[in-house]
Amino acid sequence: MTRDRIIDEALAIVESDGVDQLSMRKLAAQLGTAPTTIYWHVGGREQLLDALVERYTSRLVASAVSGRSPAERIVSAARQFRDHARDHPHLSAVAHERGLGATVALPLQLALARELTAAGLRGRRAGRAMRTILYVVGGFVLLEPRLPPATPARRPSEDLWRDVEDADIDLGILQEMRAPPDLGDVFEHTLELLVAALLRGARPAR
Amino acid sequence: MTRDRIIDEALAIVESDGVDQLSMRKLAAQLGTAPTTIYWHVGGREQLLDALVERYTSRLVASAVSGRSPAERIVSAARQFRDHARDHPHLSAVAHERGLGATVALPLQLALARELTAAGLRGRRAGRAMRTILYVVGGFVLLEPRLPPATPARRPSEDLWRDVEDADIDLGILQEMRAPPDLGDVFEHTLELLVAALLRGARPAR
DNA sequence: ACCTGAACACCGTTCAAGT
DNA sequence: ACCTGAACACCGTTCAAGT
Repeated sequence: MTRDRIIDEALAIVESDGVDQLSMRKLAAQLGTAPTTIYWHVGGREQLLDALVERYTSRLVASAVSGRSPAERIVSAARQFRDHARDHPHLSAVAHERGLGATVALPLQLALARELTAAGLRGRRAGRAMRTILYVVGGFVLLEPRLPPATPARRPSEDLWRDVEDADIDLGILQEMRAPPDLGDVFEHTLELLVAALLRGARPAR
Repeated sequence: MTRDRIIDEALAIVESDGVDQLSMRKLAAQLGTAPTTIYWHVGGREQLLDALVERYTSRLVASAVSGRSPAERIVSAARQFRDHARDHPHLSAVAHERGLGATVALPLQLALARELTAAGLRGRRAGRAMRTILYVVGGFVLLEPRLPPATPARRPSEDLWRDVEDADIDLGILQEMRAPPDLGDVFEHTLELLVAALLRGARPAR
């Protein structure tokens, strides 16, 4: 038995079935060994989860940013956070829980920072833009897997809104809230609006 | 023993110590009864959590929106989501996990919808604005308790950024990312920007 | 150095038995 | 109708004992 084998096996379980399905005893059984062996090689459950995230992080690479205009490239960099979280929802969740979210996200953050710089933002304004985009995107990425259809709600928002009668609320809002959301559309729309506002007046560095 | 006493006690535990600290056996001991009594009165753990959220929701009331301009009032309505989540982080988390987030949030959502309508937004545009604000705020509210200082990260973002050397990244971004974030400031700044963009050209209803 | 079984202190849940 | 204890099938973790 080796530390590597244990971590690989655990990583596979978490990636496919989520962290709830990972137990020291089940993992040991699956590896054909005693639970205590895991303790010797990697330590307790928390250390195992940390090791998982570390291995996963080391495999990560930011893919290339696309788009011609600065705004397009910034949105493209931001989209990578979402794409990544959608591809590895369970591991993203574990990384966050273990306080390692920043470690996982760093390569993507650097790519975004470069695009903001290339767009001509400087100083305090650039810093603010970075934080703003980061938190909007980070929040969206946390929100998405908790929304239907990823997680079916027992009291879906649409149903609750169907019972709403309020003359002070516009019909367009009622219609929107009574239909299932198009998350991709909201993501793109929000980012475009935000990036446009953040870039207003900035001149791309040559 | 009554159903009400059980739920109240469980609610108190979750509210103060979080859902991880709620166990059927500990709760029973605290109530001076056998675990099985809880099963008779409210059912298993999941049903107990649902009952918790239901009771909590029934106590909720949206407080009044403040501000003179439409934009100020919209931001004020949005801010209530954050204030509420900060006041009851554990219960918000449980509501989300149990797919009851929409139920809890509905009163606040209605207040926001009314302000958007009062600001003069109509139809498809009003619907989109609603979703946009809702998801930005909802995401922020999920993100905030996972960020330092609420949850101390083992590899804080600030530390990771201290080691970054990259001529293609503006110094303002590096400085911002190396300092602890002012979450309240980011929240306000993001919302003001977003609401301004969403309201552009809209005329308040009479 | 590496692996084991036994044991401890917990869980949630079921069910037959009591009153 | 309401409550109980015993039992089942799980957990994570420790530790003395083996090789």
